[in-house]
Amino acid sequence: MVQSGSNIKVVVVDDHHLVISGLETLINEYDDIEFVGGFATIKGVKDYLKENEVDIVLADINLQQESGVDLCAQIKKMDNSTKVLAITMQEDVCSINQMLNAGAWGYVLKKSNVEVIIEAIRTIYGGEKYLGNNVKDILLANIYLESEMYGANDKSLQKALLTKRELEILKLIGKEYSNALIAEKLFISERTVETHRKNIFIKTKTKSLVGLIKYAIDSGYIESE
Amino acid sequence: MVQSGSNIKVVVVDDHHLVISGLETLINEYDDIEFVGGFATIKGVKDYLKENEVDIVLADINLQQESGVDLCAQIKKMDNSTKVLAITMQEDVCSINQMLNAGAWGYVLKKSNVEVIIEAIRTIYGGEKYLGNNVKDILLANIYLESEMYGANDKSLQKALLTKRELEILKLIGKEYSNALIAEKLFISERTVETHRKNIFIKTKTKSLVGLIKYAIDSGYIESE
DNA sequence: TACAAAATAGGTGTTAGTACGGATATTTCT
DNA sequence: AGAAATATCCGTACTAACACCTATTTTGTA
Repeated sequence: MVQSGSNIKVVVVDDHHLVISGLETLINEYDDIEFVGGFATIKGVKDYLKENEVDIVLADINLQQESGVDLCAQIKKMDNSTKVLAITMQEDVCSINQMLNAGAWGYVLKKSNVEVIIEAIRTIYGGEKYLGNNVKDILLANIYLESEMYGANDKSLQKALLTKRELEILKLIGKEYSNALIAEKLFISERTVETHRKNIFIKTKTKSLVGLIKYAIDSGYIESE
Repeated sequence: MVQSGSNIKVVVVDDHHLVISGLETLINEYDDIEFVGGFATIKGVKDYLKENEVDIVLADINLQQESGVDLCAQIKKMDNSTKVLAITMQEDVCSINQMLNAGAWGYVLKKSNVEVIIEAIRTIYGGEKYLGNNVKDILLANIYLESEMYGANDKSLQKALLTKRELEILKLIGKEYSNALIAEKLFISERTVETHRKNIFIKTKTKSLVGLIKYAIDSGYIESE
């Protein structure tokens, strides 16, 4: 039943043991896919990838302290053929874009059926990108897909919503810094902070601090504790 | 291998199919425990409970729109012997207290090992309460356990952190209402809103709006979109 | 009933952030 | 080189929120 070399080798990265265990048993029910490891940290999976051949990395966006987006980018750098399939609870456009921009080959939601995940693994292994139906809906609903995301036209999603500086400031806002403190810390005028802040509000289409924080947490820009 | 009547019947309530499927396969590996159903909504599981005998309900706190706390309370009302084991990602004292106050018999974190969950199921089935080690730590770290939570002395955890009114206001804050709007909506003076707001800050030990929002999202008081 | 907790409300002054409406360097891309 | 995006800075008036303070009414329950 378990072929030696021809099946798809999958590792899972998630900070919840339960999800790892669950995916292990679920995945191993399919003859062509093999669960070869589960990890809770980026370091863990990276060390494993250095020594072993893996086809697909099933990765959660929200790891404990770390970000699946980073993981994705780092795996891409390692220049083996390993592909990342993002699998998360996040349903917002931003998270999806972040992951896809970081080089993920697919994106499915945790509330999807197992079959969707299996289909995604097989599709990606075959060299095609994969978005779960609900994920496609989310993207379409937000008019983010200008032409088509398939066809490897990565450009369409390239532009980050926030600039580096804005992100920096958003993170400090998320750490409960006041404008004055941010200005002090970044050696810029409070006026500048205000301008950035204003632009962040405009770009994120939020209009209150509360909305912004919720948005930022959803998007993985800041940690909710 | 599958005994007919003597094993522990378990249903799972979680808005992620993946978690349900995972738990199903994991649970069924143990001879004395039997997975008999998975649901994503309170209604779903309640309907099932009306017609079937279930020993343990494994319930997530954060269901899609609904709250596991409500589920817990409602199941308790149904006055059968079904017991709820809360299983969530939430690590904060508040969530734990809320669930225990609502009548949950145990609380384990999703990042626990499967063995912990199995142990919890068996313990609760045996009529004892169960808290995972990490959960105990969290409670202890926050000095909430005055005497002992075991021994069914529910009183020690009775007092909710926030009053009904405070919660109401916190939720409105989370909906981006200003103090003035909250006052208008609740037909009270803006002063009163300010007072409540101040008390919320004190009780939650937060000191900025950002901190409060992060706390509230973590605690499940408000939805992060 | 008496006491505690919760909800209500006001005054007054200070501080942080917002809404304008600009201006000018410096990168970055084409 | 030139256009576009990014980052920087300022003033002024206005508003929301916070920090003190105190105090009454309602509600629940021992």
